[in-house]
Amino acid sequence: MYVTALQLEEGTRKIYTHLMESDLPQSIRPLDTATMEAVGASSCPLSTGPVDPRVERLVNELIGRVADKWTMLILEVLEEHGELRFTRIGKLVEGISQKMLTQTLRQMERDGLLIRTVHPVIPPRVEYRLTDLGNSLSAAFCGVWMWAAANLDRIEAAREVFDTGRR
Amino acid sequence: MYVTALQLEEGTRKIYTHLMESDLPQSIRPLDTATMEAVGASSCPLSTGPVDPRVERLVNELIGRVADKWTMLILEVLEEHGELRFTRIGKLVEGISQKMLTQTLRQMERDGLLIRTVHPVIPPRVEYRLTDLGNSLSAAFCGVWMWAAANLDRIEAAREVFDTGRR
DNA sequence: CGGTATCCAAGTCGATACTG
DNA sequence: CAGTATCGACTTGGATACCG
Repeated sequence: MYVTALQLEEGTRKIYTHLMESDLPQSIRPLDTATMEAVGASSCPLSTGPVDPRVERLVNELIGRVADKWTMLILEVLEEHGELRFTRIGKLVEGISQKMLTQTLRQMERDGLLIRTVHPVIPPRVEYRLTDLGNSLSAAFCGVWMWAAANLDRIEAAREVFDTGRR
Repeated sequence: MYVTALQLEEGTRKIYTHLMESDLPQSIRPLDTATMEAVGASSCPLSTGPVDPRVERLVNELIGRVADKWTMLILEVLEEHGELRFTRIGKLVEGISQKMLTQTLRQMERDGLLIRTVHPVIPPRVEYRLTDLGNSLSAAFCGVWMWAAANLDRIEAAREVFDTGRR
C-alpha cells in the first residue's frame, strides 16, 4: 500500500509520493471513509468505473494540450515568476517561436488558465499571470512530473532492454 | 493553503484534493521538513526553481510520449480489467484504429508500462497487462483527472466568456 | 488472430515578412 | 513591443490491403 501526501503553500509546493505506508510517521494516515464524506472528498474517476464522457473528453483534450511542451513550460515560468510580459516569456521559454507563444497564450487565456492585461501605452505593454485555475492545474500535474522524474531511469532501462531484444 | 492526501490501495484508489486545510481533520497535516527528510520525500521540481535542462527535456519528452489520448485510454482499460487480449483492448478503447492500437501498445511495452505475452498457439493469442510502472503512472494521472472533473464547469464558462468577447 | 505495409488527408510548427 | 499573415516542411492518424 502506498500513501501520498501533497502540501501546497503560497509560492512553494511539495509532494511526497510513492512512500510505503510503513515508512510514514503515525501522524500521516489515509482518510477513513467517514472523514472522506465529511470533507466532501471524492474518489479518483479512473478507478470508480464509468466516467462522465464530458470529463473524459476534457481530460483527453487537456492532456493533449499539456502534453505539448509549450503549455507546460509557460505554466512553469509563470508559476515561478508571477506576472510576465510577452517577450520575457519568449526568452524564458527557450526555443519557442513567436507563433507558438502567441497561439499557446491565447489558448491558455481562453481556458481561463491565465489573465492577459493590455496596458494602453506606447509601446504596447501586455502582461500575463496565472489565474487560480492555472495554478491549480500546475499543482495537479505535479504528480505526473514527479512520476516522470522518479521513473526516468526505469523507463530508459526498459527501452534499452526492449531495443536490445529487437536487434 | 491547500492540502491533498492521496491514498492508494490494491485494486482501488482514492484521492482527496484541493481541500482547505481548515476543512481537514487534525489527524491530517502536511509533513514537516524533518519528517520529509527522514522518509526521503522530495519536493516538486516545478516549484524548486531552475531544473536541470537535460532532465527537463527528458521529462517533457516522457510526458509527451506517455500522455497522448490512446496511451491514457489503454492504461485505463488495462487498469480496470487486468490482463487483456489485443482485439479485446481494441473493442474497449472505442474509436482506436488497429494501427494506433499496435503502435501505442508497442511504445508502452518499450517504455516498460506493460508486458506483452505471446502464447505460441494457433490461432495466436497475445495478452497485455500493466507493470508496476504502468500502474503507478495511472496513479500519477489521478490528480489531473480530479482537476479536470472539478474544474470542467469553470473551463467551459471561461471559454464561453472568451469566445463571446471576441464576437 | 494479431499483426505489417502503404497511401493519403489533415493538422502542427518554424521561418519569414509585415503592422499598429 | 506585441502581435498577424502566409508558406512550406514535417508529423499524425485513419483506411485499406495483405500476411503468418
